[in-house]
Amino acid sequence: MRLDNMLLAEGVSGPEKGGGSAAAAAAAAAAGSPADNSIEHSDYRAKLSQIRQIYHTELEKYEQACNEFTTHVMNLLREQSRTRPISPKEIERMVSIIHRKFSSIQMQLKQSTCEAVMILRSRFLDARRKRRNFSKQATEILNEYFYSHLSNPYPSEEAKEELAKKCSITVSQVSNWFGNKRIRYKKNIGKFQEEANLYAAKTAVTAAHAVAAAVQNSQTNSPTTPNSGNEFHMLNMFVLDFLLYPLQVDTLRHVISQTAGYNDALGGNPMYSPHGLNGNGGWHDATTPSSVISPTEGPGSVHSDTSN
DNA sequence: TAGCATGATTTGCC
DNA sequence: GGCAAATCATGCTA
Repeated sequence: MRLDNMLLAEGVSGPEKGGGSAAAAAAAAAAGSPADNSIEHSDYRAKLSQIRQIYHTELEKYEQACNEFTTHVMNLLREQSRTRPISPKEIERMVSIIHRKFSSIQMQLKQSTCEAVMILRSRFLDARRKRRNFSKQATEILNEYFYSHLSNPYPSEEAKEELAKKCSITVSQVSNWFGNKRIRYKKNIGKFQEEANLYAAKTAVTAAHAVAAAVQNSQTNSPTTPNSGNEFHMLNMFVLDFLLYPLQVDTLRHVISQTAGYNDALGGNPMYSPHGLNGNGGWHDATTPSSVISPTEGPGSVHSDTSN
């Protein structure tokens, strides 16, 4: 009975309604992939309908064989009735024995069909099997956030949601990504240095553009300022400095807000230094939310998680 | 096709 | 419950 229910639920037995699309949709929903699984979805449906077809063909064969065998036995009994008396009860008993035998065979068929469906389902639901790399754009967004928050790369829930929305992925995927990134970055800082420089430069250019725009804006709005032209030139040079000597955005923000130079305590690569890591290889304090880190802690602590 | 990259899962810790 | 670390499984590329 349970097997029957399951086959019915999976759309294998019972009336055909699109080859078990409801089951496929349920499986897709359980897999946590909202809309990106049309291929897997149709694949699942195709395989399920294949199973369904085999099941029905076999079932038909068994029923046919059962009927043929019953007729055969009945004929034999009829033949025998010429030599000895055979009661209707005896015939009935024989028929029920045959039916019992065939129903146990049918049960085996149902069982193996259920197994096939379970295997198909588990394959379909196994997220690892259908891992897809994130889009280039998504990876860039995540990397930009990571490298611009390198001193404390622990996005808040809000930031995760924001990133998830921007990247068209789930919040848990964002968490996974940051978890993996932190570990892999820490394990091989050297390897990621180039990438870090790249994103630092990129962010610096963006910041520089913003500063330049702001400066230009303020200049246009205050034409009476006597030295404004000279100031504008000075600030533009400042902006140019950023472009030629890109630092990570944490440092940039620090420099912009405090108008002070960045003194890299580790004295490593002039372009970029992993100052977010502490002596134990951790990020200051991994369990401390970024919002509670003191702004006076150092250049790496100037940012806040919600700054993006 | 091997080797690396990467997203997901598991395990143990706090 | 969030995290680090290890590991798995799949995708990608030379």
